[in-house]
Amino acid sequence: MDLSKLNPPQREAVVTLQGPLLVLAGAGSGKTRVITHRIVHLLNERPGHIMARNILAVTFTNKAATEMKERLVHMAGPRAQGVLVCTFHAFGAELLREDIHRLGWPRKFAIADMGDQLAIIRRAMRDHKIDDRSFDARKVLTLISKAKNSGKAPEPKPEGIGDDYDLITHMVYPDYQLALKAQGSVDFDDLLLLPTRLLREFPDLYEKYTRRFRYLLVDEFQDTNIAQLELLKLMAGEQRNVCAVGDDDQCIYSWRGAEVRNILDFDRFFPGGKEVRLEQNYRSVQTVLDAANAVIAKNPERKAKQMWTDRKGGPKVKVVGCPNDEEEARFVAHEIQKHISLGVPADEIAVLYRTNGQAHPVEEMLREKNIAYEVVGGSEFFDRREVKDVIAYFKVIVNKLDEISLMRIVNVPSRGIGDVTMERLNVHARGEGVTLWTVMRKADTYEDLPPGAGAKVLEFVQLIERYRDAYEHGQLAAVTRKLLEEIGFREATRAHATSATSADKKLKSVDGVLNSLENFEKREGPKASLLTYLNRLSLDTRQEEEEVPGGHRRVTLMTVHSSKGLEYRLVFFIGMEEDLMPHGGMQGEPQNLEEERRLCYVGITRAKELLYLTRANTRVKRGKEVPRTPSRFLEDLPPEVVEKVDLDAPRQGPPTTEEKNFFANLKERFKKPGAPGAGPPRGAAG
DNA sequence: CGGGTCCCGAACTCA
DNA sequence: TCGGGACCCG
Repeated sequence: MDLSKLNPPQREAVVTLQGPLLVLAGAGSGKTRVITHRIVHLLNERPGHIMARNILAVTFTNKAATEMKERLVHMAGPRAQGVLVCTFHAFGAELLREDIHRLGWPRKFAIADMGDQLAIIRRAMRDHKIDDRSFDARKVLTLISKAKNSGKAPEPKPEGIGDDYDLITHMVYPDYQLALKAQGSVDFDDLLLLPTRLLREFPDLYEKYTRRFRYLLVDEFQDTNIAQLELLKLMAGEQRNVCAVGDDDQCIYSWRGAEVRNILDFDRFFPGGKEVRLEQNYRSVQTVLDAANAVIAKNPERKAKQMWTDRKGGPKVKVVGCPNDEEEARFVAHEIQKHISLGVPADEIAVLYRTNGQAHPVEEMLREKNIAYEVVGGSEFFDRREVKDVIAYFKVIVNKLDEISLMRIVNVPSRGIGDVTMERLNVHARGEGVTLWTVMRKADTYEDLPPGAGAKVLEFVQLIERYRDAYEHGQLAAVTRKLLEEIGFREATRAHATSATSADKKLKSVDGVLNSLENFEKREGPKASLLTYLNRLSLDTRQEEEEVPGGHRRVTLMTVHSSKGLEYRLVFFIGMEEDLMPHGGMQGEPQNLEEERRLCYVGITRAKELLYLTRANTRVKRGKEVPRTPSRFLEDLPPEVVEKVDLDAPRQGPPTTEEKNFFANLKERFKKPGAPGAGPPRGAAG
């Protein structure tokens, strides 16, 4: 491998193999290069001594893991297949898959998604006579997750401390944890916490895993939480060959428990290690980097880094003010069209936003102009009712203890098993101290059920058990097709829809599930099972990539969060307004300005050549048009690298030639007849 | 008792 | 804009 292509700090990060190493990798500093080279170097350095299976590389997303693995195999050949590259959560799941039974969970445990979590919390709240409408279960879930991640036991707090939510959380937490275990499930936090427990409590497991994984590498270290750090410290063993790569300026997941201190205090957690700083940015032109540096400079408590580039100059950052969100979208679509026609490949263009909802107007305009695009994330698909229902069938078939899913589908489609029936059966289950499923299997022996209900319940039980068997032996997609056919799922879905178009959409989503099953089977081959499918679903929220005819390149739309680690020649960062960027406080939490600033920094640094920062004067929110004020971050930009474009305000002085061209290109948008708010905006020079 | 309809309230970033 | 809950009817 050729190390001469690396700059000195990069080289140092690659060849420092023993002991703790913190690599502070600024945006665009060739981080991925360093990581992959380092792993290949490990494999080359002491052949026969360091095997691929001794290396664990942890990434932030599954996508990053897949790409890194591909790169490794490309660089080092098939032997790199043995390197384990995955997310912390996937690693935790893998470890639990082997040894969770030591803690009393079934080996075939399920991973509870957010819907499951909320349902359990709501039920626990109701058990405590807490009205789940006056108190938000999501908030409780957030608090429980925080408590779990900071290592707090599910103990009630002493009286008089905290507010209502603290109180509720401490009442609900123990129930929540018990209910999860009772239905053989773990939540996302458990995927980190339970492996830690296993390594702490069972010396043989500590031995087993620390001997196998002797070289650890963690990417995006700034976004790890306390639980992940604890797990990492254990996995590091006595040798502590831990390489952490990250950038404190890009810590954007503190709402999920990410702890900037993990990177700031790395030396405290892994004393005696080395620190390397990568400060040369290979990605962006000077103007973009200047804008980014100016925004992030205002944050206190940073590891002082001075990012620089030798790509001097570059086009100015365009700060565009628009009358409203629709015009903003129109502008973005128009500019995209222009740049594509000038030869910029569509997949080198990205539209970034703070919240998923901002994508809609842009999508509409792009569709109108026939510009191919893809929306990343926005787990929309698996949030759809029909999809959730089908998934719930899978969950029950795999795990009859999953009462949340069971209750969800027992009467979907309607089969005459109503609330009263299930309530009575629940009472029996509790009275006899057995599971709901056990009671349902002998539903015909209870006399207090509505007439005919017992027989219907039995029929349902037999249906599920029959399909449990069918899935063991048949193809996932084929069996599912048969199941949906037998229960009349499509007909019921169609009947349930309010219009023909919505029925179409719903049926398409059902097809989507079948497609995703088929793809899964293709990928996994014979080891594909319903259980592995469900697990992959919870760990990897990526949507199935749609087949694009002719492999056309597409513009990418995504949140700033999803854009972490990616780069594009052309970036539109939209909605640069107060309350959006920086975003207002979430779920009663105070606004975290420092994090919003980092988020802004991440967004800006995605751009390689040209950056647009757009904002609107009014925006439709909850069906109402509300006035907006420009983001304070815009004021931090150095004037000399910025070109202001106001499509909404009278301009001062004569337009520059560049502006004239700019507006000439915009003329087309006023030709559109009947467009709401059409007509030249005040003072537009066109 | 079960199923359909209507109305009201909330919506943020993700493994 | 959508989903959940209350309410009413068969």
